[in-house]
Amino acid sequence: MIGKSAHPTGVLRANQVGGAEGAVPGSRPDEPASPAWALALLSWFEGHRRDLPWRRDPTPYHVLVSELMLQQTRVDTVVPYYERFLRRFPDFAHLAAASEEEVLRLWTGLGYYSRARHLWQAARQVVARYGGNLPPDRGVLLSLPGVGPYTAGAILSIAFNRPAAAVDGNTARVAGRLLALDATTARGHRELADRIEAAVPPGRARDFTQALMELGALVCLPPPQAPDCGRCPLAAWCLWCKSPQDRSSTGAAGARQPKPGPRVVPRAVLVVACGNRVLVRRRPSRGLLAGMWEFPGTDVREDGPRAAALRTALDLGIALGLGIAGGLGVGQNCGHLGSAEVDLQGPAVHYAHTFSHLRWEVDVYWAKLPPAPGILESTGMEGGAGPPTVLWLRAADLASQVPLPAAFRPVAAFARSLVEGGAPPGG
DNA sequence: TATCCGTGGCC
DNA sequence: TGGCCAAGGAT
Repeated sequence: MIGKSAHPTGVLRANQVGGAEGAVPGSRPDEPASPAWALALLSWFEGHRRDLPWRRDPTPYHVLVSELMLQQTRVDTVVPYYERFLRRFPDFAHLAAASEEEVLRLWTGLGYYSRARHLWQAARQVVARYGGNLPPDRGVLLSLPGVGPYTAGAILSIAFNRPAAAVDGNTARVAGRLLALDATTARGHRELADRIEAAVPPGRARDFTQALMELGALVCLPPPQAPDCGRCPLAAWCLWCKSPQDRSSTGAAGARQPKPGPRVVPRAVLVVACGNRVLVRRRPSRGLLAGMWEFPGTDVREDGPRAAALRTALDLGIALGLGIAGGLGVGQNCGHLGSAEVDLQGPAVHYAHTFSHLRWEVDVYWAKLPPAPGILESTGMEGGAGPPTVLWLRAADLASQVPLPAAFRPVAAFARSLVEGGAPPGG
């Protein structure tokens, strides 16, 4: 993205852009003038801004929700999630009154699920401490869970129209090229934020922040694509555009260290069906897919996926209070959980799912339990207080009942076919 | 400072 | 098909 070394002459020339020659008179004599490129950028934005749902009424709540959703996530992906979320939770009060479970469910498929929990907690703080009105205070914003320097700057500028820099990936690339600054270092990042903040045209912070990001998204593209300098409103001032011989230091990708591939984690997953219902459980509240639901399963150790599936079945029998009988164990396919006979089949499905740092190789086993009195009423791995961590749910509406990560979609599809079609495929 | 956290689109 | 990455934040 941004190279490691500074432009050899960039600082001096960039300073001249903001100086007397290229400057525009400020609104007051004692205010530093905005550079000419800042006004050119605003003019361009007026003719090229996309109609995005969170731009129609940029309240603090709308901006907070959209910025949390947009962290490391593409605009096209976010739009339907944002609209659904706003229909269900139109303001801080509605979101604060909801359950964490429902917030997670609306976030299902969007990824980075800690963002959903943070947003929910932030809404509760805003209601509890500020009466449902977010104050335009950087310190307060930074105290909200999930809000860092970028998001705080985005809320201050977009929602409150305050002159604050919001340096994200797009802005760092655009302004980094324009001013020949390397935003990959902490020092360069700080200098970039200072320069951007000083460049905000008076009263135009809202549009200025969005214009920088918009230019990065539509024109000043990252590698491996190339910036379309012919359509860029800042080409006349841009040091990257004017110095083709020196682009390696301000816009091209630097030499990257070869990154090791994701760690492979074999995993045995179990679909346990009874009638038209299947068994799901909640994941731990920390770590990967924290608080989301899953089909029960476990990482495969040295003794293979079938043994792992059988161990999971045993754990489930204990969790459900069914008791264990009949010698269900490693190396066998069947046994008894209480009065219910378990006949473990499979693997019926094999698939892979890659996360950022690990790759699940999933073998899906299955078992159909005959209807037995008491089985479907058994929930709760804790066996007492607290929310249930094991539930029987109708296979047809799994997704509408619990937050099920995308990683388990193939399992859910298999579970439906198992319940609806009788004899399942594979096995 | 480096690593972890999800997903889908892209070539 | 596989590796890369995107409107970052928390630890």
